[in-house]
Amino acid sequence: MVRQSEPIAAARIPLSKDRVLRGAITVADAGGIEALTMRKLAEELGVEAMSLYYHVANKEALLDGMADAIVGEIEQAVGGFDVPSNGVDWKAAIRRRILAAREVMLRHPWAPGVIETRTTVSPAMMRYFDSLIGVFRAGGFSYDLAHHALHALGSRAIGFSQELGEPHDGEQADQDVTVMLEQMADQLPYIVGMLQAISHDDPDSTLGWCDDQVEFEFALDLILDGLERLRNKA
Amino acid sequence: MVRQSEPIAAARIPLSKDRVLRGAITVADAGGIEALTMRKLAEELGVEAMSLYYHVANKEALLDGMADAIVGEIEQAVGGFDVPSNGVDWKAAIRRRILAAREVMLRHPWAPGVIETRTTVSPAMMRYFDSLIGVFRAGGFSYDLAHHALHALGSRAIGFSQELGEPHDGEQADQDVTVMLEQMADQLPYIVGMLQAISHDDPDSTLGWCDDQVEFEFALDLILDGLERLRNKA
DNA sequence: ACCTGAACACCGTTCAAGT
DNA sequence: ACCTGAACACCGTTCAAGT
Repeated sequence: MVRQSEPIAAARIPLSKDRVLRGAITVADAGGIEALTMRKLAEELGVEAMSLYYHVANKEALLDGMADAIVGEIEQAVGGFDVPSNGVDWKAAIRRRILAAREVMLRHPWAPGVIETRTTVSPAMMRYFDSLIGVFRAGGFSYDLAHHALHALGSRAIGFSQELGEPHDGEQADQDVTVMLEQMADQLPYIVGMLQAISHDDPDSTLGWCDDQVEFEFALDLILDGLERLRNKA
Repeated sequence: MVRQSEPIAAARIPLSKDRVLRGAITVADAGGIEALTMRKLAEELGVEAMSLYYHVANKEALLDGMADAIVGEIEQAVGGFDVPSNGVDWKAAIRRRILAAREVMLRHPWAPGVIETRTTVSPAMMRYFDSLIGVFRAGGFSYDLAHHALHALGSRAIGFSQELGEPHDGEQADQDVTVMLEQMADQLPYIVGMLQAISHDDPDSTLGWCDDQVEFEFALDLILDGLERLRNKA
């Protein structure tokens, strides 16, 4: 009989906080955040549920770590949070960071919800905000205006905007929506009118009337342009 | 012995979907959303947990109903979602709705989280959006620009903006923060600089550097002004 | 029609115990 | 130092049964 040195590929790798966090992100990516239970995560890692508590204080701390790791992905994507020198194109630099952040969020759809519910700002998030403020400063913003800017951007600063009726998920057929809209026409005339006006422009579908990338950039530029105007006025 | 017609005040009032929803909102207002369990809600209503399922399909449906009720509160606060006639001051009308919505959200701090996680747009939310679009239209917006406007407002349209490091909750003492900031000064120079610059203006505290009402209105007006500019250009 | 008791499957977490 | 088994308190929910 062979010594059977590798029963399952990486099953012998000892647990670590890093491995726990990576596993948790994998589980959440695959099955959504509601699929992330301590027991399922343990199974994913080939370990007993209670072993996790040796590396992570509790589930809340696990979520904290996941949020930090996701912001770390942004940091990696933009090649570090270094602040450019004075006189840089601040708008382009901010835009690049935020659009990179958005791409990371699109890869991890559960992340916005987790980030939003954190009660403490993670270290990576601190570095991210610091770099945003730094860019604003290099672009000639006062600290006061930079502060306003962060509030105005809100969660858009880290790449997501909470859309309100979003998760249609394509479950419902276009035709159902069309029928429903006709029934509502008298109660909700403006919504119906808007959907009709927009679906004419985009004859492809009634449901896909929101190109999220376009809308995200529209709102982002609206805010950045407004900030620029305030910056120049001061 | 008396007939004991009223053992406990309203204990004999039969359950109803409305009473269940009101009870749920009461529980969430008092103890936060994590205090809202089917068992606790039943207790609040003087009933057995399983009775709730006669009036509400499941907990998700309960949350749907709560979200709808909260938007109903906005509707009540602004005196109905009627759309004003043409040529109205659209900016003031939008502002009024959104600031009223914000007040409702401040009364129910759990509501944003619940509203955000709904997968379907509730009837009251439909009416609210319809009224917003109606106001934009009456103010001379194209359907296309009104659509962009809703996306740009995001959740701010219903009165909240997801602030990222918000729930400080005043737990941490100001002094702790001051000490912490000194320690971070080399790692996070811009955050530290910003906090110092702002706390100079507002010597009252280091923590209370965000007057949320001011910041909310700043961002709201930034967006509304941007929209106005686009409207006038078209 | 409306409410309930008992039970099920599943959570997060503690704690004493193993190696 | 790292991992585990058994147990606890607590979930949402089903289902058959009561009035």
